[in-house]
Formats: sequence, structure tokens, C-alpha cells
Amino acid sequence: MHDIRWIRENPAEFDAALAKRGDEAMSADLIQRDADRRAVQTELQELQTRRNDASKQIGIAKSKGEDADTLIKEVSDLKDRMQALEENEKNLSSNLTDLLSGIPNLPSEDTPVGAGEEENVEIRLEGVPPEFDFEAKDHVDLGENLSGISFERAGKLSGSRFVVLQGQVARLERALASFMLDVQTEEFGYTEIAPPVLVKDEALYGTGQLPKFADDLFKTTDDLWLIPTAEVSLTNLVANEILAEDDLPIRVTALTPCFRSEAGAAGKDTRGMLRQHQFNKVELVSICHPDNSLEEHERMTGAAEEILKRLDLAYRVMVLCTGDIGFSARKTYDLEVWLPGQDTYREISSCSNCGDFQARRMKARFRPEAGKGTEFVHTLNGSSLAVGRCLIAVMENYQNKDGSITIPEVLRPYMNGLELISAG
RNA sequence: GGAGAGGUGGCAGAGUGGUUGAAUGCACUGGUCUUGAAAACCAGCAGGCGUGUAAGCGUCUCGGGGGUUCGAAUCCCCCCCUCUCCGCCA
Repeated sequence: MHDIRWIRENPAEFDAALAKRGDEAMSADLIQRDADRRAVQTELQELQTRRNDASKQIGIAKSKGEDADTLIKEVSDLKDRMQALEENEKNLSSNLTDLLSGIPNLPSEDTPVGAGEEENVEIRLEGVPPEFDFEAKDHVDLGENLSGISFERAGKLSGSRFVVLQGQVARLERALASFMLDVQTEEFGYTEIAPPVLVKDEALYGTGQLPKFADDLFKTTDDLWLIPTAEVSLTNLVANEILAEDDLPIRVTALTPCFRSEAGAAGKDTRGMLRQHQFNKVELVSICHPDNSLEEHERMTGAAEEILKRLDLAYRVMVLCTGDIGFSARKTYDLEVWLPGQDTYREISSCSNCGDFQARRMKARFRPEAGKGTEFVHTLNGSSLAVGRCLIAVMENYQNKDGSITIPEVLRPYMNGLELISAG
């Protein structure tokens, strides 16, 4: 959500930033609507002032036993005009809010301008993809051969884009998630949270999934939604709160299943478990002081990268361009892990700085120690990591010629010391 | 799911239609006092919006939304949440 007062004062800057995203200029329209709204509001408030004064006098007169009919008549006569103005004001302001809430966040200065995915910029390349002296299999072949993955059985239960994991593969997935949580809580200061995965409209509005992206979500029959990411649950933890300045930063993490309808992805990534309706993810969320969000963004990205480093997986860090960045983000780093089965890098994490965009929507503020009033916090979120995709990465990068999978050192403590997953 | 009780400022807790955005206490902030601290005393202490260069002024908000009234924290309706008892249940 954008600050209409800021738009009023910086219309050119606002439109220029929208243009970078490929969106049309909107400031003139918004400013006009805002001016209309304020004119009506001011007029209404003048009438309210008169009404309040008169009502007080009526009270005084009555308490003295005096006659107040003239005043009562006057206020009575104000009512029609007031009601009309009230309705008018309500419409104007909800129209304005609807418009504003559909406008994406403005990209930061250092977000590269580009039309789409192809124009994202690689800023780091870490690790070396493994070389195999045999033909590398993908996780589907590996998993089915190990009796660890079944799409067929998942299909019986739930249809396409679901998977059943079994045995040591299932355990490996759990090991990954535990490892991720342990690193983030013990080494990066994130507090573990076990949040609801069913949430109300307001929560999804707060983080920006609603009202625009309802099609990407699953909704229950009693009006709750399945979260597409724990970003929703974790960020909304501070919704409608006024925090103390020294509460910041708040760093929270959670392992949750995530649910996505993948409405716009028909035919895309249909093989394997790369793109599922349900997957597990360890999410990081930081709520921080506006002065610190840039460095917090780097820190968070580093925390996510640490997981890949310790798993000794090759990856690259991309800065998303203005055409690929998400609705709520000012700047986003994607981490892409090397997948031998696909012979390419694929997204495994996305770390975004949303500035005060989400905070405004959910009214998450803090009280600055110096100065008065309140200020909006900055919110950041990042995956650390998508567990399902990380499982793919481990299976494909750690495969052996015979189809077995070597368990990465750091995961062995979580696997009761097991070093190898093999068939039979 | 059924029956009942209740939701007031950071917390506790008054307030049933009339100068109440809200008594009082605690907490917090500033000041006086003190060698320092405590205590005591004095003062301040909600958020949003509008208007104004500003000081300020105005307006809205007592779980949320409607309604009655000249006037609602107080009366009426709907919804949400919490607690107690019962039922069901991992």
C-alpha cells in the first residue's frame, strides 16, 4: 500500500517507478481522487462540528430545564446533508483505497530494469556443479528406483502436482527441514514459530496476496485460505501492533507446508516435484527498523545461502529485474541451485525487502524513541529454503552411478548416522 | 455444536444516554527534592484522518460493522474473539 501523501508530493517519482515495472502512470488520477475525498471530508467535518456544539448546548439547556426545540430542529435539519456527505466520503475513500491496494510496490533504485525473467542479473556464483562419469538421472528416476517417491500414488489421493515420499527419502526431507531450522535458530538468531497455515482474508491482504492474486490460492469452504508461504503467517504476527523501537529487529522462522494452486502454470514443470500444489518450506521473516532494512536484506540472503554452502550445493545469486519482481517487493534476490537432472540452475529461495509496503497494509508500526508518533516498520521475507526443491537438489547432486544417494555430511546426524540411501 | 458470562487506554479497573477520548490506580517519561538511589510531590502520557508554515484547531475511534437519537462506551441488530459448563475429538 502506498502513502497517498507521498504520492501527492512526489508524483513524477511515483510514476517513473511504476514505469520501470511496465505500469502506467497513475499519480494524476490518484491525486485528483484524493483531493475530491478531502474536500468532502472537510465539509462533513464542519457539519459535525456544528452538530456537536449544538448537541452540547441542548444537553446544557435541558439540564437547566430550558427549552431547546430551536436547536434540536437545527441539528435535525443537518442530518440529510450529513448522511449524503458521509456516504459520498465513504465511497470516495474506498475507491481510492481499492486503487491504491492494487498497485505494486515501487522497485528500489538498484533493482535492474527489465521486462522479465531473462533480464535478471547474476551477481554471485558459488560452488562448482558436480561432474559425473555417468549419465546423471533426475530425482524422479532416482526416487522411484529407491521406492522413495511416488507420483502415481499421490495421483490416486490428490491428483497431479502432489507427491508421496517414503522411507529414507521421506526422512531425508525431514532431516533437511530440521537442519535448516537449527541453523537459522541457533546461528542467525531467528525464533522458531509454529503458525497457523489457514488464515483470514486480512492476513493475505496484509502481505499483498489479496485482493489481486486470489487465483493462486486455495480457499476453504468456510472462508479461510491455505497459506502459499509462511511469509503470510509470520509477517502478520505484528499486524496492527505498535512495537517499541528496541523490539526491532524481530526475526522469526517457521517450517510449514505451502499451498499454491499454480493456476497460471499449466503445462509448466509437469515432471517431478519441482512445482507442486503442496510443499514444505522453511521461511525467514525479519521485521526491522526502516534504517536497517538494506543490511537486513543482505544478512537474510546470507543466512539462506549458508544452508546451500553447508550442503555443498552449487548455486548462483540473482537480482530480480523490475519485470520479474513480486508485487510487494522493492528488491529481491533469488538463489538458484544447480540441478544435474535439469542441467540448469533453478530457484530454491527468494529473499525480498518489502520496505514499508506490507507494514502499511497491515498497520505494523513502532514508536521511535526520538521524536513523536509512530512509524511503519520494514518487512523482509526469504525462503531458507524450499525443502522439496532442496530435496531434489540433494538427490540429484549426491547421486551415485548405481542410483544410490550419498547423504551430505551435515545431514547425517539427522539420519541416525546413515551415509547412503540405496535400493533394496 | 449447545447453554451461560464477558470484551473499555501499556496493564488493572470505573463509567447506563448529555460539556466522557473516557474517573482512579499501576507502569512509563520529564521535573522538584536527594551526595546517589528510593520514597514523596508536580507535570506529561492512545491512534487515524482533515486543516494549518507552525503552535494549534477540528473530526473519528471504548472488539468489528450497521441502527435508534438533537446527542451513544452506555439502547437495538448482525458478526468476531475470550472465559466457564456440556457434547465431540487429535
